[in-house]
Amino acid sequence: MRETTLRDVAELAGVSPRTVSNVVNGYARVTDATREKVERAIAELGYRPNVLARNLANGRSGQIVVVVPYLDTPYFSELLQAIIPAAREAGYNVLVDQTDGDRAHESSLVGRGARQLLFDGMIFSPLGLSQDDLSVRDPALPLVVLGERTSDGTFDHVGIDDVAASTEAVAHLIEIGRRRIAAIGDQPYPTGEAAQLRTRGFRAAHAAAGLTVDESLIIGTARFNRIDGATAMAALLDRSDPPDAVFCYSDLVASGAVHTLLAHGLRVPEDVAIIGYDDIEDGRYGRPTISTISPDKGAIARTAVERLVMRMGSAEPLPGKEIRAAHRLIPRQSTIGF
Amino acid sequence: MRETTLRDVAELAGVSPRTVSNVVNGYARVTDATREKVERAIAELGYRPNVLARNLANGRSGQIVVVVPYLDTPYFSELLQAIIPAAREAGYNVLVDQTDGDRAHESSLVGRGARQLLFDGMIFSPLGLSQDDLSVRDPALPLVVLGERTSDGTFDHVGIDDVAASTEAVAHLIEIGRRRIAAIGDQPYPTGEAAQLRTRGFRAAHAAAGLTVDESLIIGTARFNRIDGATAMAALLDRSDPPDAVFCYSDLVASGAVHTLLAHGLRVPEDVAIIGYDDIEDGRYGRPTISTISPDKGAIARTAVERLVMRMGSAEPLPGKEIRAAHRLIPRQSTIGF
DNA sequence: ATAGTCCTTTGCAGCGCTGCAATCGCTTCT
DNA sequence: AGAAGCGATTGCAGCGCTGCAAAGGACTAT
Repeated sequence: MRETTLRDVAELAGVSPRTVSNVVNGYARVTDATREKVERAIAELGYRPNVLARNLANGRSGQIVVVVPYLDTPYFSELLQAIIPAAREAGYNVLVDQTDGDRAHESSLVGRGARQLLFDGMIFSPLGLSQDDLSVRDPALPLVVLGERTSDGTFDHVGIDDVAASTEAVAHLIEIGRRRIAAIGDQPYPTGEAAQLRTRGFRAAHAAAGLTVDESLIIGTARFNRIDGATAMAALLDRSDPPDAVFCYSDLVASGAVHTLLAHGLRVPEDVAIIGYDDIEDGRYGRPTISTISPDKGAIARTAVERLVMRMGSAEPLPGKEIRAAHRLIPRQSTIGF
Repeated sequence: MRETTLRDVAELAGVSPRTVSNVVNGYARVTDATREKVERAIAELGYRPNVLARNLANGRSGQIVVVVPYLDTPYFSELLQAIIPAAREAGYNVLVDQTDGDRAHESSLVGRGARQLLFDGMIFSPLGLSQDDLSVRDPALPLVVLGERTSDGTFDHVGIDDVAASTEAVAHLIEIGRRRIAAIGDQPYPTGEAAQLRTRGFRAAHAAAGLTVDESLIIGTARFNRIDGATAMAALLDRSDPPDAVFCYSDLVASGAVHTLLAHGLRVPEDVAIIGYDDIEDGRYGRPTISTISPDKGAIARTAVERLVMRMGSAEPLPGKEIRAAHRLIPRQSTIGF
């Protein structure tokens, strides 16, 4: 049995298909009488527009895609959770893609011709892609990038001020009296820009307090996972002069670090204070609860969607814009105790 | 500037558009010479098929939608993480929707005419929808349901054997010598079927061990969150005769319960043993690590996609099938200590 | 040489909708 | 009364592709 179409409705209502279309799309200049007739017919037939056909006709898909490296990373799933309703409100469906941080996969998504009309725009949280990679992209694809890359002028970028946030995090550790502060999560290579900004904040806070950085306390990790945090912390504890505080580049890393500390019989924060980054829900319920930098995820999501909608709606490519969302330091048990 | 179309390629290659289409779709009976000509033209023009048009023409969208109640719940994000690659492998894009467990929202998704050709099928993890609600649905929508509902014969259902799994969990608590065992998460109302199956297992394990259930130790919660677990545990501790073990209906609940216990200065598992459900990544890294029932998420995802693809590919509606994925008990620190 | 067979290629029509511009009917103005 | 104006409605064409069935061409069998 065929689905009911615009034409069926038109026949039943005794008007032209075009008028039905007008009613469905809320076109203003339709008399109430006509509108009512059509609406009755729609109700009677249970008509629902075929989105595919509509999209083909008007050249838009009504979908945006959100691309994240990992879906099961709480930070990204929380962000996605905020993006979906914002997009829906703007009349867009959300496709989701995860890249595992794979450079080739990420490249193919933003590359020339990638678009295929499946989506009208993209919110992209790159991981494997360096700043340079990002610049080689389909200029016709409306793009909003999240995270730490900076805009090259052809797309919008929404993120928090990572250097400032990291500086605050480390300043907080200094403020509570810690002097041997480690950092877990550095990534001193092209795709590690996110990490490098945090390292920069780490140094800035030291400098501001007149402290010198012990370079050997800056530990690199391949990713920002619990296991990375746990492993790095174990390495730090193996040293003769372990730190009395650690700035972790994500809450997951922090959680892993705490795990290792407790397993070694050390107390948090008495022996080692820990601060994380992202403010994921976990950090609020573990024991100890984890001090963190909290980016305003709601604002990031709303802003990203809003900017993307703007870009998609504009005939001319808009100049790229750098947008800073708010963040704040949330001290919890892992630095200030109970 | 217009995108290049099939017709453009056809002109350049000196063949008909239909032949180009045949090449693009890998139709077998195209001579190598022709194929090569066409492929050269495609490469030269950078042609990419317009998915929208293709879908309109053949009546399929090539997309499936995965509907979950909450995206930031680790169980669901981990599941989604497994579903996406499985779907991609089968040639489908994944749309994601979250319902917040809202009954009306869930209803509208499976209701008559919901389909709209935006997606060819749905993998649905209902929460607000009762078994009966589920039966009032668009029969034309290929549907695979995850979780605890049972199939009414018009859709497939993939889940683990919750009663058996719950029985094992509680049996484990009994085995390590606990006798006053509480349950956190019961939901004795129509949409709480998931919870009720676990409660049934709770009772079954008691019966099998010849123990009687203290009904007052079965605590209801509105959701399966950390905060629910924390609150319920606090209520249990307020009693004159607190339990010595708790079966939590999710790992998040377990995590909340552990949080409360530690905050009260109690030891886990010495004073109170805790077992959860879902095997989310968190449970493997907290302190203590949380014993749990681990559903085989990979198998669930693969099976769900496989069944859905089968349903979507069939002209006749297939009879619904009940599919049980494997699960296993994973004892960790929260029951067996260090 | 003609008919029959088989495989490649093609033309037609249409998926269901909307952009565009024209049309229609009515009111208002001169 | 006729022209002009205006808003409601309509028809046409086409978005880019594929299903279908038929046409065309080469080859084999008689």
